[in-house]
Amino acid sequence: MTNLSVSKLCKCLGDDLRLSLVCLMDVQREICVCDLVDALDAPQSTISRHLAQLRQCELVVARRQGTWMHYRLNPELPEWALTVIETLAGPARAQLDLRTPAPVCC
Amino acid sequence: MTNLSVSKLCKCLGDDLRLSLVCLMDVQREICVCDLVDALDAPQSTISRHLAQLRQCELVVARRQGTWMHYRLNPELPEWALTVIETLAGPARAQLDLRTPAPVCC
DNA sequence: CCAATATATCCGTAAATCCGAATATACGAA
DNA sequence: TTCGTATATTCGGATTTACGGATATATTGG
Repeated sequence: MTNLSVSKLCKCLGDDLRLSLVCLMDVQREICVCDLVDALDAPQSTISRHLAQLRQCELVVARRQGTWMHYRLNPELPEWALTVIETLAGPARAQLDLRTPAPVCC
Repeated sequence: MTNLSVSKLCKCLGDDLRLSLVCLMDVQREICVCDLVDALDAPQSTISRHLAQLRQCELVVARRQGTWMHYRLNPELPEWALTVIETLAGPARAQLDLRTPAPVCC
């Protein structure tokens, strides 16, 4: 169980880019940075910076596989956080016009 | 149905004070500004400014009764927004140490 | 060790956000 | 109209946040 606070979770989700990252991790079980960069077409440093923030809030965890980093939602998220993410993912995908990206690497 | 976006809702809830306001409106059906000021013990201008922001995002609506303004959650919130608020209200009240305030005025 | 690739971090700058005192506005009562 | 109360808005300044190019780090393969 992470010590994630409600307002921290919401702050993380209160930015279109971070919300997109979380949505992509919600559909794909696990996704690597290059695919995220590819899907969101933002500078790599921007993606990486937001990922670091999500990591720091313990919303996501990363796993290294060779040169690649695979991100996924923290499996130890409290129940309420998961419910919120599940509830928002659908509407958010529609609003942000997110398509499930074809995995480029891996 | 408001045209509230997911990230806007989250941004609103991503601040302890606004989150507290929303939680208080979630328990009390309707609550007036003086009770909110009293419950959260923050300067009146600060409370009012945050309420204006919640109003602008159409998360809450206000009703004037004499000199008092009564606030409540917008009854036309989309389903997903209501679900999120319901999900978060419990944990948030615990984390923010919110007590149901005794109505001072009205 | 060296080159290439993937990702993370640094840094200066621009923009957004927050704060609370002061002030303005709205309303009811006298 | 004038006063008092409730609430909203304004304003300048402090703090936070976001950006993206440049650079650093990590890892694999040769």
